[in-house]
Amino acid sequence: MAGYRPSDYPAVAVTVDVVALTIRDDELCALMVRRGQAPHLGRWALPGGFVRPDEDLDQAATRELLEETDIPADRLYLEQLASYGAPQRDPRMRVITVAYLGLAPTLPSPVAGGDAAGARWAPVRELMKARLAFDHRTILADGVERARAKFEYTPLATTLCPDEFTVAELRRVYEIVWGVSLDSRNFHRKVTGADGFLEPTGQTTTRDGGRPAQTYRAGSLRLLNPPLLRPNAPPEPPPES
Amino acid sequence: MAGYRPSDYPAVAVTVDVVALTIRDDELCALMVRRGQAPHLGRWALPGGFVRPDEDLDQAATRELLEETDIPADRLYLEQLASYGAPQRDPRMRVITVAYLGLAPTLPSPVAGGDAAGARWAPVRELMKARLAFDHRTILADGVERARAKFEYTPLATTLCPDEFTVAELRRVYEIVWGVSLDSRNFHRKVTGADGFLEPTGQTTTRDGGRPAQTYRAGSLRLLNPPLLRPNAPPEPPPES
DNA sequence: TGAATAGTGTCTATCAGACACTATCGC
DNA sequence: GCGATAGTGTCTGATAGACACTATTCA
Repeated sequence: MAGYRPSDYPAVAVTVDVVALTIRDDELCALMVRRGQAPHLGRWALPGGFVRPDEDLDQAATRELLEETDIPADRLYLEQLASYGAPQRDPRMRVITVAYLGLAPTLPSPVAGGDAAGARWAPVRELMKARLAFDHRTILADGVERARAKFEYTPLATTLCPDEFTVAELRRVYEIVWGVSLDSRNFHRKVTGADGFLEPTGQTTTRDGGRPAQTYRAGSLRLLNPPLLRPNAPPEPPPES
Repeated sequence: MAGYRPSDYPAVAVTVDVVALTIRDDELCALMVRRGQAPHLGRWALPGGFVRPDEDLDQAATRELLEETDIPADRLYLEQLASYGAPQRDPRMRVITVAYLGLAPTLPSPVAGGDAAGARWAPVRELMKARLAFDHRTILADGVERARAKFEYTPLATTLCPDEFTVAELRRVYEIVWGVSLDSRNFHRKVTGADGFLEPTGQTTTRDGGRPAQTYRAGSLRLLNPPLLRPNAPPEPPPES
């Protein structure tokens, strides 16, 4: 390692970008902002920006996300995804971005007015066919795959549910994120049988129609053992490059 | 995103650091270099350095590693681990590092003379009790945990074996990395039964003593399904922050 | 009553782990 | 033969998936 004068190291900028996922209208959606300047003027991009001198990477990701949404911080799950640093990924200069994965429950509140030209929750299915700014399509795909994989062996799916939810609502989250249909009876037995996954509220609801269903909150379990595997899909190479 | 003049973004340096693991003398070892200057003068650190203007992050990690070792590039496995960017992790200036995990077979060749004050393969067990430079103890721990987790559902353990190896040698790799002992008979049935995991060479060897054992090369399988789970250990939250 | 959803019981194929047993080498 | 390691066979308990069946609501 060299010294600490600016001339000793290459000029580079570091940003964070966030793949923020939620479920709206039975679709997996990502938060996107419309670029108000070149390059990629008018294209959709992941929310993000420069890391400030005094903040940690996690703090920067949280800040950038809250600048664009009304998500209450205590219902937001954030984890680092990966870093992207191809030399020409930003034509202006060398920019290395640290990407984050965010998961949040559906909220009635629309996107608040950030400083971007526009922001919206867009269906991932459409985004994957669209032209996004920079390498954000790759980052988005990596984020979605990470979420899919983590749903197998963690209770993270509950972060996409409201505070209190039924087993059917939780199952719907899995079905939408994985793009499969699951046997409701086996799913029920599995999730209610995993100690610490769900914490009963003692209440019931009929909002799904039919017989009243018990409602639950997310429990304290962090790791699902045994896991809840995707049908017809092998596990994935989780975290990597 | 702002413009592209240096004054528009915070001054920051980006480095790569590599957690390079191998097995030597029945111990899991990591490649470490001794720091030849302040800060942390004389402490052991992960091999790493600045990302150059024209190279990708993966290229930078590969280059830094090959500067310190004789590992043939075609027997080296590298994947991105995570990025670390706490504001004060380097007292000289803001440095964000992208960490990589590297796996390589045991080689007779010692460490070649790089530009560091010294380099060696050090047992992970000892390193985890020692004081390392910067936040390298955390990075090392994350790298080791990543390797342990990936051994469950990928055939990556073969990257720590020589080109041709026996089932017993492969099992020894698992036992050392996981720190457990495995039933040799069940292990044998499992790995030889997974299509594409091992490719028989047709040769046998008696180097382990006893009845001659068949030798194998790594097959083309990328994902182990079903996985080979660690005994008494839950799966892990693989890649994250 | 019928339609809809919640939740339980049960059967079967598969698999992990334990471990008896056989095979083939060096000495 | 003896000791060592390679490799196979078999049993048992746990689990995933399929699906019959019962429970409780609303219209």
